[in-house]
Amino acid sequence: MPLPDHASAAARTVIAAAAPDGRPSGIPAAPAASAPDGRFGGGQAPAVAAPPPDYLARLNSEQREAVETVDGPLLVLAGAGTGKTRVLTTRFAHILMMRRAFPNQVLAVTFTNKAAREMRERVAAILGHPAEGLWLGTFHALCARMLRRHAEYVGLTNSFTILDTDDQMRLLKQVMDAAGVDQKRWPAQGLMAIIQRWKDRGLTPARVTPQEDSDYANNRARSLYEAYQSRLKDLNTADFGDLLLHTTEILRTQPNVLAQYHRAFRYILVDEYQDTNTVQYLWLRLLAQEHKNICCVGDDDQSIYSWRGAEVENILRFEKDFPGARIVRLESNYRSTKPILAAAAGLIAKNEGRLGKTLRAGRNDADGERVKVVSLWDSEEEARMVGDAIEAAHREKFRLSEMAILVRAGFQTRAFEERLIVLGVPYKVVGGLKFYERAEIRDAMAYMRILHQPSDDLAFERIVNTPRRGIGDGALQQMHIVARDQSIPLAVAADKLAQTDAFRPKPRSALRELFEGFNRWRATMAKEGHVVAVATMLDECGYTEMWKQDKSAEAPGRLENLKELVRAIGEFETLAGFLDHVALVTENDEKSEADRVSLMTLHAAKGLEFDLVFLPGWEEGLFPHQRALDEGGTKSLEEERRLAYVGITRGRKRVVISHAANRRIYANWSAAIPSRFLDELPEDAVEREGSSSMQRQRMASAPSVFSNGPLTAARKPRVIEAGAWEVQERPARKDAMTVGTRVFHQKFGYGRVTRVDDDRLDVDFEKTGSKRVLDRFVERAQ
DNA sequence: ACCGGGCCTACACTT
DNA sequence: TAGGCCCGGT
Repeated sequence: MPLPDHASAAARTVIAAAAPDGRPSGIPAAPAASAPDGRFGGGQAPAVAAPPPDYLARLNSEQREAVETVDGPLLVLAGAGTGKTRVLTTRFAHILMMRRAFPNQVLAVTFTNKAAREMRERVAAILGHPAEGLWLGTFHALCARMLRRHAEYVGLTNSFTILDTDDQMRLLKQVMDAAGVDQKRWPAQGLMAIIQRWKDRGLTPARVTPQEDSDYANNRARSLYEAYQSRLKDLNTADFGDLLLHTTEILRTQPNVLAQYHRAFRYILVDEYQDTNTVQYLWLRLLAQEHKNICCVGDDDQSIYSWRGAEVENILRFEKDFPGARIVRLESNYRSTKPILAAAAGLIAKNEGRLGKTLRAGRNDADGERVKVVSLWDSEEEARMVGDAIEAAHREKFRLSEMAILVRAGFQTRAFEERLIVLGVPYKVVGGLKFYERAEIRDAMAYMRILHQPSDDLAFERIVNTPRRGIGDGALQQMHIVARDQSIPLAVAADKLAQTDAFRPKPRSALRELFEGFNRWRATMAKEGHVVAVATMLDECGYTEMWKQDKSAEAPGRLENLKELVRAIGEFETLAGFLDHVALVTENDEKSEADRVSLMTLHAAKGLEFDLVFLPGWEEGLFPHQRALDEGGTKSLEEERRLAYVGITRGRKRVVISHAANRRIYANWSAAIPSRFLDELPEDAVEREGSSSMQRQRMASAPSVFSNGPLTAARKPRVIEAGAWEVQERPARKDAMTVGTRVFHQKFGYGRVTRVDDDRLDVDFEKTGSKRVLDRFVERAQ
């Protein structure tokens, strides 16, 4: 389903006019009211005759306006939980029901595969039958599909492969090596970021002006970018950014191709418009400029991808680019209780430069619990609190699958995982370690890529000595030299060298065997299909044997994964289709019915909703993230705040926010100041409390031996000054600390104050160095 | 060719 | 703490 290429005959006929593969051209005529039936209703009575269809009756007036304004540019500003997806899918179905277009004449773009799948299902539900041949997918998937048909315009063939992040980095490092760049001084990651930003803005190397060249590696970023692109072309590959960059470049420079798509797409629908970057925006504008039937749905308050090049300004530009555009605001929230909405609204109100939307509670039963803000001693206690609250809620009424822990950064999930394992609570980490990123899967994929395209040098390099064939750096270098001199793929060079006496006997015969194998497996693929071919290949090349011999604990699991991989291939008609799928799909998209608690980042949570949401780690430096504080001033701080807004608005019934006073970073503990966002929540929407151990500590005046088992207690003295945990009303300070005051902190010991900023102190601790702490957590030392 | 020890850096977010 | 990378020994 995910992929395009073999999607449907209907889709093909639209586009194939000048397709390199020589498929017949043909643009279907616009369906008239008397269009042949069977197309839409499967022979049933024409839906157009029945006013008002019940799918419209279920909408409120704002939503209905957004659905029924079919022609001309339309911008839908949709707050969180206001039925954005419903509007989009209903609109899609409405266009089809009104017979304004065939299914394949609507272009619908989403950011995630999950959103695409959901839209596809819901459109089918309204239509009453599956919609075939849709141009519905992520920007990247749609671009890949388009690029396959016009690849020759950018120097690729239609069998180009899509590189993953790992391969991108390896290739870039090779390019940098060749250019003699010192990668100690100029890390490849930095250059990759620069290149990606250029691609986000639709800049091919030729379009990067010398003034825009970054000072990276003495103004060499641009020329390195050029070399990198040229290597990609040599290898007949495209990286992620290229999918959009190349496609947009073709639309920009090939009027005949653009005209084809103008004829093909009468209506364009865009989801999550606030997250589009410049190149995506250009792509959309080019495709929409003919009919101008473009509908963009977005929420400036949920724009959280500026680091990926997203431009909220695209929303503001919409009216300029499409004069006379209608704007519809969706403001009735049907998802969350009043206190949750109030908390979210109060927080986001601190941002400036918003388009201005207010969320209204759309439900009658929307009264509910206040948002809970819990203060805890350290991150371990925070994990315990969340675990206990999950168990309690489960006993109460909530299903595990209706609970989620949403964190700022990926590594934070670990503490909660460990806790949930102890408690025996089933959970899943969404977007955590990805199946397709595991070593054994990537190895197997590399074998498949070579099977599909022998010129895939990166894949060949990966597996040439896996399993061990006695090929080391020396042999590899010889191959590279031959390949470069004769301008042939690495695998071909290796094949040639294996016919000579260039290598020692062992690697020579191993290589010969490998190439004979590839020939044989290709024949198998032609005769018996790609599933058999891959299974045979993995066995005969010695790869599965390698893991069978491996005595490590993970080996059996890896073999299981390989079986699963072969099974997954079977779901695709061709190996090429599968390879595209893997390149474009992420684990995030996977759905599972099991009753499990979800753990994920706030970014991954966008678009999802849960009855009960935990938002831990609201501490300065973590959330808002330190890098946001360091670099971008108010702009990136506001993005952090939007992220907080996204988090709160995920919850339907209950939201629990927490922060810990001490957190382990790398090896050691450091003090953490509660996030400023906590102070920004409106008081009447929240309920603040310390944990129970906090209460105990407040009363205790001596170290508690029993607080948490002997070891923990010994390591972490748990006594703190009375009142220290009252986050809500700050107790008056007995005696203000001044620079030079010698202080004692329960966790960091003795130190001297070096700076005072209201209630925040910089203290140079004798044992752990300089830290910033709240004055409530230290006491004056004698 | 391959293994293992020591050093360094990193823990943003993702199609 | 942990994973990646460089280097030296076998």
